[in-house]
Amino acid sequence: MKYDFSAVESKWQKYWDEHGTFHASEDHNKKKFYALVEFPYPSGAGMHVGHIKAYSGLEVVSRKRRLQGYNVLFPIGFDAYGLPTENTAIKTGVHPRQVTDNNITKFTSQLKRVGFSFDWDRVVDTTEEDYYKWTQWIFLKMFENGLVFRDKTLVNYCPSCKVVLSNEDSQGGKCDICHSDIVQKDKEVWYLRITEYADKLLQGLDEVDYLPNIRLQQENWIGKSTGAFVNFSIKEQDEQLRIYTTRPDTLYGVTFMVIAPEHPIIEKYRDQIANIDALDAYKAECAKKSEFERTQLVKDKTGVKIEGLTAINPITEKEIPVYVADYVMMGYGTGAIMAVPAHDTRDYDFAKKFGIDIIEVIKGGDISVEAYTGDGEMVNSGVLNGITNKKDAIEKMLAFLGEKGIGEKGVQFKMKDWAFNRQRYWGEPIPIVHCADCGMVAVPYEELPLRLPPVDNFQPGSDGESPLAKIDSFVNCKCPKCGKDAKRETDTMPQWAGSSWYFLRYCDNKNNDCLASREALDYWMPVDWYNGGMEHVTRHLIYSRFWHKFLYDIGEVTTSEPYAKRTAQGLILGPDGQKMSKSRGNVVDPNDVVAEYGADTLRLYVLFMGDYEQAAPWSESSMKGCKRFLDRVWKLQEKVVDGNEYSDKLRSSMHKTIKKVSEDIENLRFNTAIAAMMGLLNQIDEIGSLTKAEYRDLLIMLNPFAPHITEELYETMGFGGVLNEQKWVEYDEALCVDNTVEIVVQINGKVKAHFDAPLNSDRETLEKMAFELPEVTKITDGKTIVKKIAVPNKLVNIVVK
RNA sequence: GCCGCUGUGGUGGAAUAGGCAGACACAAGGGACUUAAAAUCCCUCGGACUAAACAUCCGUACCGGUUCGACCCCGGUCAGCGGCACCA
Repeated sequence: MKYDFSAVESKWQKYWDEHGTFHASEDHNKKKFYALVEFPYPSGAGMHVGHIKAYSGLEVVSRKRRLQGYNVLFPIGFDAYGLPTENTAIKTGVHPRQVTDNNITKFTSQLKRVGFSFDWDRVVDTTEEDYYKWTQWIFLKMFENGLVFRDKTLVNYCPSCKVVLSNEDSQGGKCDICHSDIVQKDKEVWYLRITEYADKLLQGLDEVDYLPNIRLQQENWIGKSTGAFVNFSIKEQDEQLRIYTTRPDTLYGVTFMVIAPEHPIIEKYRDQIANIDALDAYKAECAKKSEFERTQLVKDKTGVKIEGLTAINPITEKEIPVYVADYVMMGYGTGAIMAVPAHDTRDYDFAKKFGIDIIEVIKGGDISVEAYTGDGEMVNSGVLNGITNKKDAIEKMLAFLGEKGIGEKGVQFKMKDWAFNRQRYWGEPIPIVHCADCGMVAVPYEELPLRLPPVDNFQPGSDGESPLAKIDSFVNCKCPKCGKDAKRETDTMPQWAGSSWYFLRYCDNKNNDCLASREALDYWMPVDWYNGGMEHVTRHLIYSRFWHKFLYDIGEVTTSEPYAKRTAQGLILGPDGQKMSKSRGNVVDPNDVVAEYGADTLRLYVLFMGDYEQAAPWSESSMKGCKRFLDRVWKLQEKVVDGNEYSDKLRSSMHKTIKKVSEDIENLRFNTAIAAMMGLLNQIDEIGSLTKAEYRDLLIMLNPFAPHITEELYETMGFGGVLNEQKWVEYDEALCVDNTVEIVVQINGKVKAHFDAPLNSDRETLEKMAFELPEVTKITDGKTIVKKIAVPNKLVNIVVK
């Protein structure tokens, strides 16, 4: 009887659907397990096999946990606001709501065909009113707590998408969505004060279990540095020019200062600056450069000396020039630096170009050739002279600065505030009203959701204005505070908004009174295990931790961190070894695979193809191996003999395999778990038969990977009940070890022979047994034995001369 | 430039408290079954030397070190991938 996978798979998918098999229970007395995967953006292209791999990891863990008796929450939803949908709408004339619904339907059917055990009762869609109502609600809470502000700055603007982008969305000077070049534009935009949480976001990493590289990327993104603020006085002015430095130990080597072109001191002393025209021109020139260009021109430093402002080195009391240069950014530190050309490569390049003095204060390099950034003995440094340790030098200087009252220890973060707006239609409207008298006024909570108005034309305005600005009925309103005529904010929220708290909504997705009930959050949170892509580690993961920490601070949630554990899967590359993409034409559609090989084969293969955390290329022929394996499992039915216990021949292998599979699943080592089951099957085939107990337990351990075929076999074998209601298999540690172990005999470190020895034989016994082997005596005869090493249960190594 | 990860057969990948390198698969070759093909089953499968086997030697990117013993630890080099990037 051949295995008809398509009939079996649809049979069980229907069964699970009808029985609500995978609905998380609201019985809060049971031990819980909350597994979270990143919900997809429902694009028109549908899912590709990369999605399947991303979800299959925790799918296996979830199914195992259910068998282990946990109440499992394994939800799915759709992160549906965003530009691609809106662009499709503009192109086709179909409303984004409709586009979204179509795509969600498509995604849902694809996910169900793979047989994922998601709780389909808890689906969230970020674009639905009863969801984005709470996104707006959280925004207003932030507004209320001073975490929302507006600022007019140069922003990253994509001329093609006609939107303002965050730094995160415009990395490398290219738009994240359409890859056009970003230009700088002066605009008043919304910000969330994420920097206020920088320290908490950093410290919180100590409380959670993230993969080391994930943690590191977050730390780098937050970018904490410790150093000092130092005040430099300006000659003949009552003025302090404040700088930030991580190297206060090099203060004696400061020979000039540099300020950013936008530094306010220029405006303040316009009248005293002789070359103000040149400075204005330089500033204008810098403004024209995109951030990308500005950061690319690393080698050739530009700048202008300020004629009229001279600073004084507070330690040496020497007069030093002040320059304006665009290698200093207004957005980091104080927008001004002390330049130490001898020990900083940028300052060195600048000093060489402008002929400024270079004074060595740390021995060890050759400053006539290049800046020396290493450690060494302090020289030309007054009180620091002779110190050889950087840390000591910094400590001493900080104390010295404190005594003299010219500086103090300080901390800086690279992370910037979050530009929180889009000038587009398909996003959550920002619930703020602009009133001529009252300023920015929050829309009252009871008026939420502030609905996205129906509209026919989604085309953004020509200068980056939102399409909402064209809808008078939306824009014109009354001020909630004073009742006078006012205008609504027309920007919408960025795509990251909806995904910043979706994991909370899953806990209680139908609640109309709050974002989720206290009881549900108490029970389900934190997420026990969150898996997703590496590409979201610096954005989504930071943003959602920020929102969660804010909600914790205002008492809405009960855990300070949302995710107890975070892992990441590797990409599936195309068969050509390239990243899968529509433009390369190497995308594999899971529907095609399911139709031809079955869902179980697909599931098995995406986990078997390699290390789960590493990228691996798609190989159709390799997948056939998985199909072959399942077909052989199917055929085992014919070899089953009666027996409620493991047979002697297989007992130890069964226990070993159960142990291996159980442990490997916990460590995301699905490939070796599957390999172990394949090995077991090979052994069974060699023996020629297996007992009912053996077959039953093999089906149980294979079930999380290949649920359809195993359920079907479980039923046809008449083991009783349905498989997903059984208990996960257990192993006996004592039965995982054999009575005899094979010992390796090495001579001079090279393997020469093997022998079997009783388990835990002592060293002398092993050595004695080794010397009884003819292979050994043959080589050692007539030679001097220099040394004998015996490792119990492993090997004997004989060193001869 | 800085930080991180990776480098193992024809291919995907196994193997780390330092102890038999290549598990499990794929591909390839040979055979069985078949009118034939598919499917299935059996055998071979890192390299050199062999007609073949035994034996021997070489082999985990490259060079060196520690060790009885190194894919694994240490120092250096190269290559690929990812992240950050004039961050003071």
